Amino acid sequence: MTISEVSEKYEISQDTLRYYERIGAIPPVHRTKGGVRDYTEEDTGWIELVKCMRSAGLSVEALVQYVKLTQKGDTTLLERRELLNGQREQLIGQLEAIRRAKERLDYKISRYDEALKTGRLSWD
Amino acid sequence: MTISEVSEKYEISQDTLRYYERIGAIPPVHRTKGGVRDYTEEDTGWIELVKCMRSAGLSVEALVQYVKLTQKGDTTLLERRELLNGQREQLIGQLEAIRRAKERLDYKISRYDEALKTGRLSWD
DNA sequence: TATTGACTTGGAGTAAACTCTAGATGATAT
DNA sequence: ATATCATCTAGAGTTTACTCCAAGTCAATA
Repeated sequence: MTISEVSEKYEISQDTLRYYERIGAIPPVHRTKGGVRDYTEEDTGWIELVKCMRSAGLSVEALVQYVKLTQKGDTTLLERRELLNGQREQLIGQLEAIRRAKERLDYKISRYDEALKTGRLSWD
Repeated sequence: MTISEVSEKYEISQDTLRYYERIGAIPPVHRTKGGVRDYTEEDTGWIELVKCMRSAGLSVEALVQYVKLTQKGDTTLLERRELLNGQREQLIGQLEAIRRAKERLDYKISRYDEALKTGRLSWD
């Protein structure tokens, strides 16, 4: 798969795909003899993982660390799990923060609805 | 309330508090004759709102827009509700993204647990 | 074979959200 | 009154995560 195909499929710019590889957020991508990227299924698997994690707000730095550990081999299993666990905790915190904010927005919106419906602003 | 007290109470640096005010993410804070900030309850209410929304990932730009509208008066009620609604939608999307990522982390972690327990790496 | 067009790298540029610095001014304790 | 400490402003610097650019290389096509 060429970089333009991967870019299209995952809706990630070619620049960003190269960037992720350059900094090590994904392992080195397979190349043709000519040096052109030719993404394997494993490569795109990593892309998809990064996309998923980034969309949730994991730092690219955390992904770089994770990739580094996987490259290092089977001696890093525990360390990898700890890393993932840490990120998981963060996500749980983030879920809570978002729930709280949404709760508050819901309330505020309901008050605006009220005010817009009645024409009166019974405000805080 | 002085800026150092507010900073302590809400765990937001003094620099950030001034920054929020400077760019308009909160309305102008009450001052003493000397020009020193003396936060009222209303002021800290805004601080708390910003803290809540920022922790959920709302952009400061969105908060600036909201404050601008509230300053403009009662003619902006509808616009304000639309703004809040848009941010609410974003949060809902973010919740979903995080749930997906957490799901995936949960699975990965369970596999690491397995591998660490059995000593074998039954990998993908 | 010549010419497009896609792809390459290294490095510079950008946007968002702070964070820090310097020099001035305000408040407070001796 | 003076020294010390907090706070002030304007503006520069930092970090993160891209995004863009230039100049060169590879690949398919006329």
